[in-house]
Amino acid sequence: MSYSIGQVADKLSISPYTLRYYDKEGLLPFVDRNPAGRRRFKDNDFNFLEVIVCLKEAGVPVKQIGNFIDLCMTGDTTLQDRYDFLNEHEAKLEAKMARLQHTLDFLRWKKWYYKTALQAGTESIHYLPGTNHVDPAVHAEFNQLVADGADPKDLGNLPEGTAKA
Amino acid sequence: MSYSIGQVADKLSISPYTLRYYDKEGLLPFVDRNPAGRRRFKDNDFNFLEVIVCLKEAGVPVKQIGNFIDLCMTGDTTLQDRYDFLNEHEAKLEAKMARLQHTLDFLRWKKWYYKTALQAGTESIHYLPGTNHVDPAVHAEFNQLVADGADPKDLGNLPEGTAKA
DNA sequence: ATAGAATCTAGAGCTAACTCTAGGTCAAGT
DNA sequence: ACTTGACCTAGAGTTAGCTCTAGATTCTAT
Repeated sequence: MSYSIGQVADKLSISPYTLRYYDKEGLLPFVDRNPAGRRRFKDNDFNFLEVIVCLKEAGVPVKQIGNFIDLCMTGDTTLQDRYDFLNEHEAKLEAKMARLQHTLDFLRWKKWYYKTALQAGTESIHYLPGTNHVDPAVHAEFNQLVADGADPKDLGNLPEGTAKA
Repeated sequence: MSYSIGQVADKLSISPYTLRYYDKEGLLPFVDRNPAGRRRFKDNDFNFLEVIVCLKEAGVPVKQIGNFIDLCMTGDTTLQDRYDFLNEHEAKLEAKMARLQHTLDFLRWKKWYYKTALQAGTESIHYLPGTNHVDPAVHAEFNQLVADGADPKDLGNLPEGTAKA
């Protein structure tokens, strides 16, 4: 069974342009061509494509993905290098997810900040008296709610039936 | 207390170039200037900067962050819009983290794939007999290990004392 | 047999987010 | 007073990762 570039593009939800670009950058040395020079993807090629898509999602630059594919094409002498490569990017991805978790926490506290302001009709309930500056105690209050067992995912949600229109 | 652009850049670990760029893009309408035209950041400005950094990390484009800052400068009439904005980006970030978790899962299975190949000295242990094609049963085997309670975070780790040098 | 759709290559064009240069001003220490 | 370093603006340059155009070829369905 073989697939045209368009069929592969559909399956992976990326454009044929992008696939050709990846090929140009050396990410697809494994794809065959038919006698007319058109790309013919094999079933087994999806194993590589899966890896490419994964590394892309992990934020690995295209050039580095190319290096990895090169290692794959070289054979068993590069098994350690390939392992190390994946190991490194696993660690980077774990670090990124930890950062994103902090980001999400922050977003949720700010959501709560606006939920409470919205319910009061004004942001000024969060200000230090007589200023336009946020009272640090407000963030502490939110932290306390979380420490007391509230789910930060829910705290910032507006109750039902609070739509503006 | 006020801070120069350089001091703020140091605190946030970003370059003064980048801060000026953000200013040019309308992200820093709240910063004061001294009589000579130099930026003077106030303590309260860090509340905004914190939000900007958070939204950046969340992957929000600079222009959209500018829109949000505009809402902030407008006053209480935009509280709902600000809430909605944060709500939307919370959802997007949750979706992204879910995708990254899948990516991480995949990376870990591939690490295990290479760990086992490395221990066998050849990737061909994963191939269907007489081919260069990966046996789908190999992935199933990994999934079974996970289903049986193994931690996917550990499965791919090489045992101690397996360094190549 | 043929029309319309897909594909090919080379190379131009685009966008986001910086990053830096040039030419000048300002501030702090000696 | 003078030097050094930080700061200013405007605008050019850079990089990654596409995205598209042009012009030619090939495939597919009637």
